[in-house]
This record gives sequence, structure tokens and C-alpha cells, in this order.
Amino acid sequence: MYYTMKTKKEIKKKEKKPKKEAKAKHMKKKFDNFFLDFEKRWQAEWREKGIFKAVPKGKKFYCLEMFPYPSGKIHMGHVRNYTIGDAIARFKRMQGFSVLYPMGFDAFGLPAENAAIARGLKPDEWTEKNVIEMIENLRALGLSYDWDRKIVTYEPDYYKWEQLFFLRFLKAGLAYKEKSSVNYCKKCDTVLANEQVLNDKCWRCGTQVEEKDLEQWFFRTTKYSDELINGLEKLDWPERVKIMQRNWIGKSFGSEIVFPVKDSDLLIKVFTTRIDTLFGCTFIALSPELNIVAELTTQDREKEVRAYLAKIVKKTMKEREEKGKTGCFIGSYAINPVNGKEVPIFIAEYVLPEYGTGAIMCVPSHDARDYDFAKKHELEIIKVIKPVKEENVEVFVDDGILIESGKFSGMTSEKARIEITKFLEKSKKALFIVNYKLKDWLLSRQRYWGCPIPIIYCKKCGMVPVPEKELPVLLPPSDSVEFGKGNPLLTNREWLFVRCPQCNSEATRETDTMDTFVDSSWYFLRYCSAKEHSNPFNSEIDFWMPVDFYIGGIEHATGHLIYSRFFTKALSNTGFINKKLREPFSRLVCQGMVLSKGEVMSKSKGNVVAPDEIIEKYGADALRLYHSSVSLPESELEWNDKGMEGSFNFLLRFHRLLTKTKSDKSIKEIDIYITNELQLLIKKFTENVEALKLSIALSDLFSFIDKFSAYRKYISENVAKNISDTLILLLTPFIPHLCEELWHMNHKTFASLEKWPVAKNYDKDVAEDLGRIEKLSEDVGKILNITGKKASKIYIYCVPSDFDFYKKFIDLIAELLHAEIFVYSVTSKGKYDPQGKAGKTKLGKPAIYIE
RNA sequence: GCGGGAGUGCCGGAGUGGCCAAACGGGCGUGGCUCAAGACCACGUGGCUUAGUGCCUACAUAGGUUCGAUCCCUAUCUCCCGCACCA
Repeated sequence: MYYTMKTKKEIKKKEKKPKKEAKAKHMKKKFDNFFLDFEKRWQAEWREKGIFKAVPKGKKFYCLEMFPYPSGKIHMGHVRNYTIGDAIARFKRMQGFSVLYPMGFDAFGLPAENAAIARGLKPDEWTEKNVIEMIENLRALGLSYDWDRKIVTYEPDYYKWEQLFFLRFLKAGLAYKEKSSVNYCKKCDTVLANEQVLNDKCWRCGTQVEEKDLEQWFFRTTKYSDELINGLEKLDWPERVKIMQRNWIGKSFGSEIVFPVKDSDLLIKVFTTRIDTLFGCTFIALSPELNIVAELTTQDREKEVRAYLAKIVKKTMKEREEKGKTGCFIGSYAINPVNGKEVPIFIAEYVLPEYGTGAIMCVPSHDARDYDFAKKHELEIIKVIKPVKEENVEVFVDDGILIESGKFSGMTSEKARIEITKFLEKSKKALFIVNYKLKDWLLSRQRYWGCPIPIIYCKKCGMVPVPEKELPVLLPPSDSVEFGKGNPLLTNREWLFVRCPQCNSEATRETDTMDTFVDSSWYFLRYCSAKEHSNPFNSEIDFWMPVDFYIGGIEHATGHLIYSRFFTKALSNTGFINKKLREPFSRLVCQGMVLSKGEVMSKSKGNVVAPDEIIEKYGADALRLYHSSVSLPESELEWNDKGMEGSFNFLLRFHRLLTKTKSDKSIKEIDIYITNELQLLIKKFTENVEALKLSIALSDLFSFIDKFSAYRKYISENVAKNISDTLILLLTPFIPHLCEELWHMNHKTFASLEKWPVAKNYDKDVAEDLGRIEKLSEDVGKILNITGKKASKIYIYCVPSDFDFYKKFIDLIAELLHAEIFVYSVTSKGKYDPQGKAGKTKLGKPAIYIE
């Protein structure tokens, strides 16, 4: 009978009985609340003693998390965000910084109002209930906030300042009202800012937005377009956020060119970044929305133009963008100022009314869109740019060398852009211009649950600002308005009708309220002086600002994080805060999402893991540890029940190691070694936390604990105590409750307020010596494991230069290996290696023989 | 289409020129512990090999730079994210 060769392992596997069950027998006992008990106790203790109060003194550190919308219970995303923030706040506090670490609630907003309509609740009651519940949730996590600085944005004490800012911005020309085409969400029954429209849909409910011509309030964010771009350079922010903001602001350098219209006094201005292609311009395209379209339309084309416009009106912006390149000749011709060429004027759906001048010069030879349009409408295509290298493309859109361009032929595109503009500038036909995609911030909302805009409309005086001393304009009580019938503020006549502050005649209030993003654009400033009642800010702001560490989700990259930067600049310019304070957040970190089963946790996907349930089962420390040890803050975090249990088991192990183990017999060399290793741990751990590599810091610490645990019985009590204390302190930012509990057993103080451990010198030689001995015992262990022997005598054959080393540590080795040790120099190997088996080794490693 | 990022073991995820067959955690396997138990401890977990060891093949794929690459460069493929007719 033939048989196939099997590896040792396979044979071994087969021989073994198929046992199991032993493990499965462990019945899950009910959690006995050991951890929960002291977690609650310490939370109460911290609160009673007020140990996390922020006091402006010495070196400061402002640690901030994006405050939550009070939707009810906190979710895993919050836990992740705040666990990281709290670890940093605690770490800095222990390093001796005065730390401002506040929390508040972004309490105004549509969901509260919609809940009111849907469930027959009042927005204020609903919100208040949620705030209370969330505070409880946050407390149960053991976060070290200074709750005295809590902000809730629906409180008049908060929003009255917002109204004051609005009035001053209005005076400074930073706020204005204007009629324009705006995005309107039917479902939310309000207009939306540009930033709140995603792919033509409402960011909140996903409804297709409509365009409406309405009179709306705006903040002049575009005033700071340049500063918003340039300021990014100095900020310690994730590069991707900076890129998103740069793209959003969309600065581009180009030229504005004037095209006179043939047989007319009218002029058409176009914006282009490619004036170098001007000689290739074969038509002009206007946005159908432009006013001059009517004037430029000739009689013979009127019918077609009307028909075309009627067709366009029916399309949404999105459809226009997707469908492509329809257009219509309107009869007039424009004159190219550089060569006098007459070119036809079209209206075309792909020309955006709001960017540049709403009119473009079209060069089908060097622009893909113009090319498509020209093909469709059979227009002339003239090549005026030659590629530097031969290239075989239909439409060459890159820079190259000019041809067929009069005296500019032969120039590079780059040079020609300057020269052509300069040339036309002389006759006032062109100028250099910078264009931005950023638009002003539409801040008014036609809803109830927001900060009222402090304006009054008088029949005689027109628009009148509410006098500052009459602020705040309070939101009328929620039971005095009607919901679900348009803007609820219109339904309360008592609130709506007022006297004009100037002439006392009949007047009405502005019924629009402010976008909730206004509330979140300055809350970080208010934390600095949350208890100040006579002014929005006091001198503490100069101490705490700017925020040193800001953590939150990436979704705010082009919304909140631009608005806040705008607001800081505007407040600085209107004198509310220091002139020099131009940027609110020095360092920004965007934490990754929390995933479950490969997808973002969300109710609709049904993969939500509720933090409060986890806390009930394992305690807050275990949950916090899981969040900080499983992946780096900026990466995504995959939820894993087993991993969660692993974090919990670590707490058990750590607790046991520090409270239940004792030494049998102390060995001096081990004491020295482990103390030395501790120094390395402190150094690396501190560096890693500083660099926000929390999971790496913790994995180093876990390794150290394994080692500490392995040697524990040889470590003298006073050394072990020192190590334990250090470990407790290092872990305090991560698992504060357990650390506080363990610390309390031997000290009267709070671990949370102790000094962060400082590393002493690390001795490499000490580590190397012990490392060699560890390697030796590892080898011995392997041999014993395989042979099943018990070591009674161990022979070590080493090179002559190592002889002294092993001789020196012979007692330690004997102790660790529980055997009699014999050390021989390898020169006499043959003589002392009776079995001839111990000689197979490489330089530097001793040969071992075990009896 | 443009811009950004990433591809490492059964899984999550470190490492970013040699100390790496690869931290730490999870899973799995083998053995120990048989009342400190909600567990714990030891060893193993690419292939072959040895009483400890050594060798080979690996860090998406294909090339290149280098004495030497998971790490640098080039191309390709895949995935994720942001913007999207911005003139």
C-alpha cells in the first residue's frame, strides 16, 4: 500500500482526539457591576470636587470637539469623537497645561421642528429632553468636560449675541438682503445655502431642490475669499480638508474680455482663463438667464429663441448639466477684439449664469465642451495652439505654443495669456481678473426653530434694524404658533405685529430665522466666557483662543469649517474679538467613521450598536479602550464584538496584575531590567500620544504589561509599585475610572490630576543583556516543549568572548530556567559536548545542550 | 472627467530603505490549569527543515533605482472619498 507523505503537523493533528467543549462550558455569568459601580462613583466624585474646571492660568490648551445636535441618545460616532478628545484633554492636563475642554449642544434646527409636527411635541420640550438625556450619556462615558461652560444654542442668553453680531455685520456691510435665485427644499419648506445642496438634493432630506427667486439674507463670505484660501497654509489641518476648501472656494486667475456687438452699442463681457486661445474663438455663448439675451435676439430668430427658452425653463439645473450641449443662435454677432473677426452669439444651456459673467468665448479647437457644441451646430473650428510634443488628440486642451495668432504666434500659452491681456488692456478691451466659485452664505430660513433675525419692516421707514438695547428678539413660545402651515412665525400675530422703532407706525417683524450653521460658527468663542452676561466675550477669550485641537467629522469640511473661519474674521473686523485672531482652529483632526459589517453604522442599515448597551455590559472604560486601541483616530473603525470583549478582558487582566500578584523572590537584575524598559515605554508612549497614534501607544503598553506580568514574581515590591503607578498614570486618559480606582488604593490624590510620568535615561546595554538571556530561555523553552523533557542540567557552549557574560548571569539563568547551568567556552566544545548535538549554531549564539 | 487617498497574514491593523515572515488585538490550533474561572497561562498559526536552527517564497500586478525595498520611482489593475459642463 502506498501512502502520500504527510507533514508532522498533519500526523499530529490526526492522532489527537477531537476534543473541545471545555471552553464552551464557560457560561456567561451576569455582569456583576464591579466596574460599573466604581465608574459611577468616580464620575460623581469628579463632579462633586469640580476637578475639571478650566482656569485660565499658565500654559493653555484648548481641546474641542464638534458639539452634537441633541437628537436623543449618543451614537458610536459620538463615542469615538469624544473618547479621542477626552484622552487628549486629560493627557494635556496631566502634562501641566490649563485645559479648556467644554461641551454644549447645537440645539436649534429643523429636526426638532419636524419632530414637533410629526409627533405633536413642542420643539423646545423635545430638544430639552434630548439635551438632558445626552448629558447623562456623556457623563456615563466619564468625559472630563467643564460642564459649567455648557452652551445650548436655543437659550436666549446665547442667541441674543448672535442677533447683535447680525446687526453689526449689517452695519459693516457683511450682511445684506437681496433678491436672487435660490435653492428651495419643498419638504423642509425653506431655502438652503449652497453648501447644503448636494447633487441638487437637500442635504437633510434628499429632496430635489427647486430654484426660486426670493429675497433672502446673506453673509458676505466672499469678502474673505482670498484670506480663506491663504489662511489655510499655516493651519495644521488634514491635507484633504484643505484641498476640499480650496476647491470649494475655487480661485482661478484669468482675463475678462469685452466683445462689442456688431451694429449695436452693447458689449458682452466674458471671463476666461485661456485668453491665449482667443484667436481660435468662433462663437460666443451666453447663459439663457442673462438679461441682455432679449436685446440681442434679432427679429428673425425670436421665435426659435422663445421656444428654446421655454424648453430650458422646464429643466432643472441638474438636467441641464447632464444632458449637455443644446443651444440656440440668437441672430447677433460679436466682434473679437483681438482680430475683428465676427462670431455668432448663442445661448447655451451649459453656460452657468452665476459663474464669471455668465458669458463665455468659445474655442472649439481647445475646449472639449465648446468642441461638442460646435460639432452639433456645425461651427467653425480653428486650431491656434500647437502641442509642444506631438500629440494625437481630437481636442488639445493643454498649454502649448500659439499658431495662427498674429504677432502672438510662437509664444507659449503662459506668456501669451499675459501679453494678449496687456495688449487689449491698452484699448480697455480686457483686464486681468480673479474669479471665485465661492458664493455668499444664504443664512435665512423660513422656519420657526432658529434664531430670529432682528429686523422690522415699517410701512414708512422700510427695513429697520431692531435697536441693540431691545435685544434679544425672543422666539415666541412654541404653543403660541401653528406648525405645518408654512412659516409658523407668521401665525402669531401678537409677535408679528410691532411698532416701528423709528416712527412708531405699524410694522411687522422679519419672520425668517437664521440657519443653524450660524449658531455653530461662534460657539467655540462663547465657551471662553460662557458665564459672561453683559458682553458676548470677555478677556478670557484672549487666553484660550485659538482652539489648539479640534476634532470632528469630515462632513463639515466645506460647511461648518468655512463658516466658522468666516465668522472669526468677521467678528475680528467688527471689533468683537482681537484683531489678530483670524483663524479659530489651529489643529484639526477628522476622525474616521464607525463601521459595522463593512458599512457605516446607521439606523436605515440596521447595523447600529448602541453605546449605552455596551456600557451596561462592559463599562465605559472598556468601550473607551476599544475605541482608542483598535485603530488610529483618522482611520475608520470596524466594530467587532469579540474585539470589544478583548478590551474588556484587558481591564480584568490589568486589574488582577496590579491587585492580586506578588513576588516570590526578587532578582536584582530583573528589577533593573524592567525599570529600564519602563523608561522606554514612557518615552515612546508619550511621543505616540502626542502624535495622536493612540492605538500604537497602547499596543506598546500592552507588550510591556505582558513582560511585566511574565517577570512579576521576580520583581521586588517597591519596584513593582513604581511600575504600577506609572502604568496607571499612562492609562488614565484612556481608562480613567479603573485608573482612578487603582490609584486610590495607594494614594489620596486623583490620578486625573497627577503629573504625567517623565522618562529617565534608557540604558541600551541593560536591555541587550537581558534580551540575550530571554532569547536563551526562549530557545530552551522551545526545546523542552518539543522534546517533552524536563531540564535539570543545561550546558551552554559559547564563544570565548561571551564566556564572561554567561558566567556573570549564571545565577539568573539558573533561576529563570530552574536548572543547573554549566557554561563552557567553545574552544573546548568537543570535550564538553558528549552528545555532539549542541554545536549547530551561528556566531554570537551559544550552543545549548539539555539533560 | 478632475483632484485626493489606499491596496500587508484567516480578519482588524502597525511598519515606510537593512534590526520583518511582519507590532498589537481578534480568530483558529495544541498543551497546561480542574474551584483567583465573566477566565487565565504557554506555544503554534506561508513552505520545507532543526532538540534551539537554517533555507526558500511573500507585503495588489509588472518593471526600475539601490550593495539592499513592503517602504523610493514608472506603468497597470482594484477599491474608497471629494468636486463635477466653474470657461
